[in-house]
Amino acid sequence: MSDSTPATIEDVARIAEVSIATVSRAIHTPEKVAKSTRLKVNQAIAITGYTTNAMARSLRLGRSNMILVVAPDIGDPNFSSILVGLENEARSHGYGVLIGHTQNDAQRAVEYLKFLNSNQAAGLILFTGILPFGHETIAARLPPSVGIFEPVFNGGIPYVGVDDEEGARKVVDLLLAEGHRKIAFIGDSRTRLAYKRRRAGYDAGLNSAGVPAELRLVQEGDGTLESGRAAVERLFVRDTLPTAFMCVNDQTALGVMIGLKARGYDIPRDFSVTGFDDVPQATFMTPALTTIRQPRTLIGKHAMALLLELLSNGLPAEMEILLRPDLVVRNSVSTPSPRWRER
Amino acid sequence: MSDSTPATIEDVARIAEVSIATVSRAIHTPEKVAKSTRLKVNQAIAITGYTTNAMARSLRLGRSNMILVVAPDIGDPNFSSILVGLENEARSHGYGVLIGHTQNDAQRAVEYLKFLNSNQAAGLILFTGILPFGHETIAARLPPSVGIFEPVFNGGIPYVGVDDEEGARKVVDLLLAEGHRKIAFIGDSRTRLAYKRRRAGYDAGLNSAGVPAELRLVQEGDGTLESGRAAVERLFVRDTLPTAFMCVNDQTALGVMIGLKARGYDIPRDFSVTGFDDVPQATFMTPALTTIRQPRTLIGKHAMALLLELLSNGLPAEMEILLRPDLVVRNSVSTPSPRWRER
DNA sequence: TGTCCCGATGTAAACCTTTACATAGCGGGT
DNA sequence: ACCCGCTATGTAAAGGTTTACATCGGGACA
Repeated sequence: MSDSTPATIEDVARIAEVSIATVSRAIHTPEKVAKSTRLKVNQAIAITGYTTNAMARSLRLGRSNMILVVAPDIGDPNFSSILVGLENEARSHGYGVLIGHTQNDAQRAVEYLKFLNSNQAAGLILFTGILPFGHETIAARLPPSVGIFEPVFNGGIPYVGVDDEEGARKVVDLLLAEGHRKIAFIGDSRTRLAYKRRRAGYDAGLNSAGVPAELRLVQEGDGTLESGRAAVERLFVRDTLPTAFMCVNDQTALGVMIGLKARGYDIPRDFSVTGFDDVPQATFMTPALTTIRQPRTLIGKHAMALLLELLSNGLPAEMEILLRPDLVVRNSVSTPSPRWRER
Repeated sequence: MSDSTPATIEDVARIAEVSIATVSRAIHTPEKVAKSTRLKVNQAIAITGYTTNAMARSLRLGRSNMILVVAPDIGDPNFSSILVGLENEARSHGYGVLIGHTQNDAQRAVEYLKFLNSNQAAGLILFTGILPFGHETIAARLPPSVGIFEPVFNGGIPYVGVDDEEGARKVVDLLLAEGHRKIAFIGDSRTRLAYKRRRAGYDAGLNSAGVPAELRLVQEGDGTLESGRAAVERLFVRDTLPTAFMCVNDQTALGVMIGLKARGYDIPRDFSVTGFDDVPQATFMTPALTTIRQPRTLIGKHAMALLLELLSNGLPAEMEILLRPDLVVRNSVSTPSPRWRER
């Protein structure tokens, strides 16, 4: 019973007095074995405590039950909630989740590639448009893959993302409803897909509210706290002040708030500020940041579901799944200060 | 070269004009094969792009190159930084990291047990003293394991933790240096090892400063924000106020700050508050929290190193590795308010 | 020159499954 | 009575590796 070596299918077969083929069938295709035999086998399994050896199985089948999840940085708090969704979905289908992070280092990426080539993972989940494996020739050998947040490899693989445009739209609409007209957009890099989409939501919202183009102040940066602060400085220098700062992400928003506070202003009395992403710290900022919450766990769940489907069907249900994000209203937005009314 | 099916050891052998045994040896025990042969094999490997099939290897060797990391909650931001350390160390030794989270659900734990029994993981990393697998009989079959933060299974397996007592000592010493004498300790459960150790540091510090026992106010709770707030209320009701609140963790500290602010007090002017752990939000609290930083990545690195050693040697270097945490001074501590001087 | 030993290599078994194919038994249709 | 077809089961190969054991060749030593 509690041998030193684990029970094999042969032990089960001997006890159940059948062949190993029958045991295998009783486990994986029960409908193909007579009910009485099935019973004997199940008893034998219970007695021996048999678990099928995953290595042997994977070897025979030519594919493992592991999914490799590669992110630029596992330490990122945004990552972990997505991971929860990924893991739950995988587990409930008998798959395990293997993690890796590239830290934008090509060398590490190659190591993961070896992992894949040695058949250790049946599928791959890739984060944020990174193309971790240098040569495209290598990429051709990639197992079924799904991207998260952004398409990877020229859209050659399906991905699960967020409807950033709709999220941005919700933010602008909130600001407009509060009475703002002169709303600045503080972005990161114009090349990033998220930037484009969020910017599109911003433009669409202002268009449909009839806000003229000359009231739209757009600043770019690199998405860091520092770049948010810098954007504030630039706007003050040019003396073209908005009443609200709509930021491309929460980091930037924090930078903007710090920059504004440094100049002695109160938020939201003097200026309204919004973020995007709802990072864990957003609640703890002063004031608590109004932002867009990413449905992170759901993203993970969908991405994994898509991948598993890819693994069985061979074809993805869709090339793009966009989830709808929610507006989280906290305390960083109010009506425009009368102080700027005359401008 | 870029076949549809990956190259096997046989392909390499054919090209190098040697037997597959020689190829295997050239890879794993190069000193046992003649230099000229080694060269031919290496060339053949380069030509074919061969990677050894991990499944076949694990099957033959009877052990995989995966480490299973089980935590109660992967979504926990504290977890992710540790994961970074774990992953880096594992990867650099050719191991992969498989993750799982139990969510304190026994059913899920059993699923992970299956992973272990089916040989998919050679080792196990366990978080926070959870004993995820119900029956101890099953536990007996566990692969080499290492605990994180607290010993597991009656200390039967080695673990990597933090010298909580020293951390707590650093906090008390800071408070004492600022002039505090009446320092409350807001703990969680008396049964938790972390509580005991942190409490020990608190007592030791006050002892060596000659603070009498009657000035020591100790409250217990469950470590949540709410329990911090409740502790404040209790102290106010009894009207036995300290000048500083030393909390067992950051959550509790936040609760204490909220409770204090709700009564109209200013921190750190009226009361000093300290935490423990340095969660990501600690910087963003108002005021930013003075606390003890856990060397998280380092913990992960050490734990994995210990496990890998266990896997090769069979014996752990030590049963307990305690890392030294650092004091992070922010803005939640100052000298005691003169307001309470007369008490 | 014969013997021994040692280093380098090859042969084949074993690791545990899954599954194509073969076999056996049996009921039913003609 | 014969055959067909169907169901339940068994046999054996294959999947890619590692490694104990066998083999072979050559150098050293007597």
